Parts: sequence; C-alpha cells; structure tokens
Amino acid sequence: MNFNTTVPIYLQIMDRIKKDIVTGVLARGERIDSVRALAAKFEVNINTMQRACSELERQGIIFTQRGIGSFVSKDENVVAALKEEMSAKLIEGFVGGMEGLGYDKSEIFKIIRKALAI
Amino acid sequence: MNFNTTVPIYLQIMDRIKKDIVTGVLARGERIDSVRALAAKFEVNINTMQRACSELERQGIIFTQRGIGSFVSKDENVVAALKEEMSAKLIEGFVGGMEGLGYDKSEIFKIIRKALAI
Amino acid sequence: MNFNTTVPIYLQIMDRIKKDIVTGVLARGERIDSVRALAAKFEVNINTMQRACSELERQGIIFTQRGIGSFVSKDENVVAALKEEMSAKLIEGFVGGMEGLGYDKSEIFKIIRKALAI
Amino acid sequence: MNFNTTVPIYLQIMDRIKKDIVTGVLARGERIDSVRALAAKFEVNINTMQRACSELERQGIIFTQRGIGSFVSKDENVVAALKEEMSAKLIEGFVGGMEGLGYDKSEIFKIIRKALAI
DNA sequence: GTGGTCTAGACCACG
DNA sequence: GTGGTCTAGACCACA
Repeated sequence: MNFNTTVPIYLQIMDRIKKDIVTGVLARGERIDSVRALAAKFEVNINTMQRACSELERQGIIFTQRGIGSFVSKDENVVAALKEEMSAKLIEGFVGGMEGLGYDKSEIFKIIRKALAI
Repeated sequence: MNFNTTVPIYLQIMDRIKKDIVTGVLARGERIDSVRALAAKFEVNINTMQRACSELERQGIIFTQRGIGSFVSKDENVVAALKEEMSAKLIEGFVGGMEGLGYDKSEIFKIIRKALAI
Repeated sequence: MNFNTTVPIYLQIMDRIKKDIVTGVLARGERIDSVRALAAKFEVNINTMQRACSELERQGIIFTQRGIGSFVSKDENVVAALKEEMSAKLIEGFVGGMEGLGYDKSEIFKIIRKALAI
Repeated sequence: MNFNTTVPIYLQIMDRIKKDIVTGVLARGERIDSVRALAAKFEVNINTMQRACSELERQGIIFTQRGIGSFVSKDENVVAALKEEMSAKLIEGFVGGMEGLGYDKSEIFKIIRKALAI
C-alpha cells in the first residue's frame, strides 16, 4: 500500500480497513489479523498499527477480546452507518466544494454526468 | 473564518483566496490587502499569512510588485486553469472515493442526482 | 456476567466470589464448583478461572483438598476480615477521591446523605 | 508524583490534571505547560504525556492552538460537568460497592458518618 | 500469541 | 518553540 505523505499513516490505514468492511472484504464479526500481522502486511511499525486499531475500536467499528484478537463489529447498523457516513462525507465535500467554486446545482449535475460518461 | 484543525491553516487560507479569485470576488489584476492586513483579517500569525502568499505567488496566482503591493494575476488563463484544476480535483476525489466504497458509475450517478434534488 | 475491559477478568471474578462469600451466597465451608465448571459458568478461559482460584487460595479465602474439590474457608474470621477489608477499601477510595476533588468532610457528608436519600 | 503500577500512567496524569482543573489550580482558559515541560514535571516520557493530553483534548477538557500551546477549556459548563461527573462516579462506585457487600442504605450512612467522624 | 503500555529518539510542519 | 507522527525496541499482563 502506498501512503500519502500529507495525511497520517494511521488514518490512511483506518480508511482502508473501513472500506474493506463497507465493501464486504471484511465480514461482520470476522476476526481480523493481529496487530503484529497487520503491521507486517501494511509495512508499518507495530505502534502505528496499534493506533489505527485503537481508533477504530473507539469508533465502535471493531472490538477487542482480550488475549484473543480483534473482530469487526457484529452490529449490522454499524456497517450500514459507516457506509452511509463515508458516502455522505464524500458527497458533501464534493457538492460543497463545487458550490464554493461558483457552480450551481445544475452545472454540477452536468459536470458529473460528463465525468461519469453516462 | 473557522479553521479545520487537521489541515494546515496556510493551505486553508490559500484555498479560500483561490475560491475568491475563481468566483470573481477578487478580480483579475486587483490589488490585494497587505500580508499584515490579511493576517489581521484572518486572525492568524503573520508568518502563516506570509507563507500562504508566497505559495500563491509561487503558483503564479498572485504576483508582487516591490514596494507597491500584491495583485491577482492578470492572465485570464490562470484563473480559468485554476477553476478547472480545482473542480477536476474535486471530481476525482469524489468519484474515486465512491468507487472505493464499492459504488459503480451508475450508482454514483443516481446518488448525486438525488443529493442535488434534480 | 459483563466484564469491564479495563480491569483484568480474573480480578473481577475474584471480586465477585468474595462478594458472594461476604453476603452469604457462598456459605463458610461450602464446596464450590470445579474450576472447569466455574469457567463455563463465567464464560471465560479455564486458565483465567484457574488464576482467580489460585489467588483466592493464596489469600486464604478458599482452600483445596486434593481430589475432592475446593471449599470456602471455614474460618469465620476470614469472612469477617474480608468484609471489613473490602468496605474499608471502598470508604478510603471514596473519601480520598472526594477530598481530591476539593470537598471537605462536611460537604462529603451532605452529598452522601443526599445520594442515599436519607 | 508517585504512580500506581496497576493503572496506566497516562490515565493517572489525566486524572491529576482533571483534579487540578476542578479544584481551580488550573483556571478556565489558562494556558497549560507544553507537553515537553509537563513530561519533565511528571518525569515521564514525552509520548506518554502527549497521550494524556490528546485524550484530554478528545474529551473536550483542554484544547490546542497549533504551534502556540494548549489551554484549559473556556467553557464553564465543561468544568462544572467534570466535577459533577467525577464525584458521581465516586459516589456510585462507593454506594454500589457497599450494597454489593450486603450493606443497606442506612448501614452505609452510619459507616460513612463514623469514617468522617462527624 | 495477543493487545497494551512505556521509553527513547528522531523528524516534520506549523506558528 | 509547539504539537504531531513515526520508528524501534522492550516489557508486561492476560488468555
């Protein structure tokens, strides 16, 4: 995985894991690799990986069973909410940004239609 | 102006000024306030404002005349390119992000149409 | 039983058993379930349960007879001391904590009276 | 400051700072020492101190101004809520613990009155 | 083996 | 000078 230098690695990893959960690569309740294994996989320091996991846990996206490992939340609402939240953020950022550039809704619509080539 | 804590203030200021240029709030060739005045206006450290201005100048968006002041570029291509570049970035970020969440182009289209209420 | 994630499970189990002894749920000299049965009951790893029991035995609260089973101490002083010790710990923690927050004794008294609704 | 070995140092430091805020040793809006200075004062590693501060910030108890320093929250509700929350936790822990030992409210009242020597 | 904490030291962007 | 991030390595309690 290639990391963007401008945003903290642990955030990029969190984002990646969230995407994997949203897209079903990681299933609800599924056990995820140990911190050590993930650190090796992402080629980062264990502490960096640990931080990503702690944050994910704090957000209720994964949970930990002591001495056993970490698991994706079993709550289907969590996963659905995650997808909803992430897409809402993207939409808001895009529409808000375009409006900030002076485009109105119909112009944005045309532009995105063209970009999607639909 | 409220600053996001995650992204550098000088970048946020640059973005704000770019938007003002793109939307015509700042006209081509118009004189802009002094760094000191701008620092006061944005309520930031003068060094921070200085950096935002140097960057803008480096990108050819504003230019400085010694002892007189700074001005928005007179080149209309600059403004047009700026608008193009900023919107392209937004589009790419949005579409790429949505695809990363598992949406295909037609789904993205539906979602954005709904969000724009068109 | 719901375990607090911050304090070790074996301590929480020990605390629970101590309370059962102090409140008479487990009588003096009474036989307690096997480690295996207790592990199943508390839904924990057998090693964890083993540790809780060893600690309790080390503290003289339960004792083991080889090949027969484990029993709550027959010594009534043990039970009385246990109750005394546990309540003293609670009191000390409470009063010390409240004083640390800046309350003096009379204020603590008022607050606890109100909390107890007496 | 002497640290208890059973609970993480960063939590103990957080608790100490919270108490200082509640008792007015640290006033609302007051600038607190830099992370480096605090680390030296508490004789811990900078990272440990950093963690304590990040957590406090996440809880809204202090806030950071980039490159300038950290400050106690200016919101008086935050401070009041903090005091309330901390004392409520102590009371609940105490009363709940005593009831778990089999004492009823009137007995708890007698015991605490005796302990306070009022 | 698992996560959690701590230390040490370094680098960096920011103000 | 300030906070933030990252790496490296170590130790520990827990399951």
